Amino acid sequence: MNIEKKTKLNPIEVGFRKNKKIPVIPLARQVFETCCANPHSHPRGQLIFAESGIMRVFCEKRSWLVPPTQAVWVPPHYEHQVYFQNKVSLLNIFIDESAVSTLPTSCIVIKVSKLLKELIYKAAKIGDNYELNSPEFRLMMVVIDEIAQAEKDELFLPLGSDTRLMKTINALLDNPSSQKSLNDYAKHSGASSRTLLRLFKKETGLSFSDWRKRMKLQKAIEILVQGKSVNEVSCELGYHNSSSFIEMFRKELGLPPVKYLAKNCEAKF
Amino acid sequence: MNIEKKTKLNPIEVGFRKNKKIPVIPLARQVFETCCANPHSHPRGQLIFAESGIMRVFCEKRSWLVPPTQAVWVPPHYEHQVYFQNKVSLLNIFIDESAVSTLPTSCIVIKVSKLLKELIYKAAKIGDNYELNSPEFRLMMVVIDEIAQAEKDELFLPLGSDTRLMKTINALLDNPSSQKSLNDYAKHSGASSRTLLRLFKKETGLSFSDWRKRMKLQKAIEILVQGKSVNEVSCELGYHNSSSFIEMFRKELGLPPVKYLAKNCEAKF
DNA sequence: TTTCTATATTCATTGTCTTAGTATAGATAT
DNA sequence: ATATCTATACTAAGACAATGAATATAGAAA
Repeated sequence: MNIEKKTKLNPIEVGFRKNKKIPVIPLARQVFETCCANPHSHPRGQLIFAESGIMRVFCEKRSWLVPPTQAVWVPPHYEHQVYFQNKVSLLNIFIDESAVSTLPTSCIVIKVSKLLKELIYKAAKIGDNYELNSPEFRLMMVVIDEIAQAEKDELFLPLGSDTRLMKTINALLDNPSSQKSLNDYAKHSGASSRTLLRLFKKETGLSFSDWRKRMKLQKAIEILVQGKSVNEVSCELGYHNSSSFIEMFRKELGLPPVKYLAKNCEAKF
Repeated sequence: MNIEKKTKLNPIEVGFRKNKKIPVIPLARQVFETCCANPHSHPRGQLIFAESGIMRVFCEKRSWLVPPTQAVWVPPHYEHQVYFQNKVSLLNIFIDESAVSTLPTSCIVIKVSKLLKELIYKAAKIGDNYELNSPEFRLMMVVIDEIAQAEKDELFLPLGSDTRLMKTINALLDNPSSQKSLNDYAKHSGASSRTLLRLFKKETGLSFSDWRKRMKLQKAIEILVQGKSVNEVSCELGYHNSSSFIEMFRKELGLPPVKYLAKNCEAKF
């Protein structure tokens, strides 16, 4: 991914152009090729949800890789930037400042439950053409409620259902330090490496190495919280030196391991 | 299937016993074996939804075979009776008279959309333990809205009450692939073929062959949802090849099997 | 009218090959 | 514990072909 290769998108102005007093404005958009919406902010908060494809969202000096199992909440006025990889089917929910009191005040990644997904679909179908206190209005309120209740989890590991994929996923979970390549797992699972690759993308929304990376990050934090050293963690995850591990960690989570822990996890004692 | 073999269920009284002023009371129940809730009525309206398994609902001198893609709306005070075949996972939504103004005033079968299904699941999880104007309350209001907006299911399977008719209907249900003619069923049921024909028309509103067609369509969807192939379904319904089955299916429902499923039913798993 | 036999067409899945792009080991420095 | 650099092994993803499932169609038969 190369952030420098920006392509300017048509600015999204629906949320501002219309002077409607409705609190929630859903907006569906198709992105057809790798591109990047330049940094911008607006007075409405925004839930960014890619129902298919994958995106990277930048906000508050952090970035997240976001598959269709997750969405990003960007509070009102927060500057954000979104990078789309290839084709992405995008569903945005713009929420007026007056209606965000129950929502988080910083940028977070949430899990998208089946219910929330269906609600977003319906909201997108309705669009901004509804009256106050109509059934559509009530649905929009529930969309807000569901976002507010959604679980926060930036490292959520989506699983799959295909047997070959699950065989691989289980092998990876059982042995996080393994250096096996996609090819090795392919042989073990009974699918070609190309197929396994496709299965990862299709069912988890993440590529093979993105998935493995997330798994390692989860594991890393799990072990670090127990008080083990960065070196130990590197080993347990199968890295040959801590530099490599640290590099990976920082690239993904914005901060190197120890600093990240200090900031995000309860101080040890 | 034998309706006579009734077993009395513990009466469902949640809707009446509690004196809560909440408009919507969801209730999940597991039925573990073939049994029958005796005829009864209550001041709340009731949406009856079997998320898995099959049930027969009797109301207003009509009856329907209801699979998990459908639900039945019973308005307040309407006497109804439900027969459960084997294990059924039941989700009921009781709605107070004060909140049914947008809902149908007679007993109908509706399609359960993905959204409605997820809403019902969440409602069942919430139960009757919520406050007015809470997020949970708002969700319940949307449940009502969604029931009100739900499509009537043109595919519902009407049953009858005449013994000879029901003998035939049960034989058909038990053996969907049978090629038997109306005459064969007539002999078996003890009515002349002419009488049986009239009974079908009078009690189900459908001709013999229309009824059988509809039964096959319902069965088809039921099996397809389980993940079986179009070919398997064709066989199970007694067609000698999938083309014939597909042709019939598309002629009736506008779309070929797989496309219809994708559009109208939950993705498998 | 419906279903069957037969044939044709579309579509989704998978595997092979290829390319550009990416992650990590290993060395080195702070 | 962390950062940076380079060489190398690996991955991501497009193009293509092969397969088999799903679908369409048209004439014959029940």
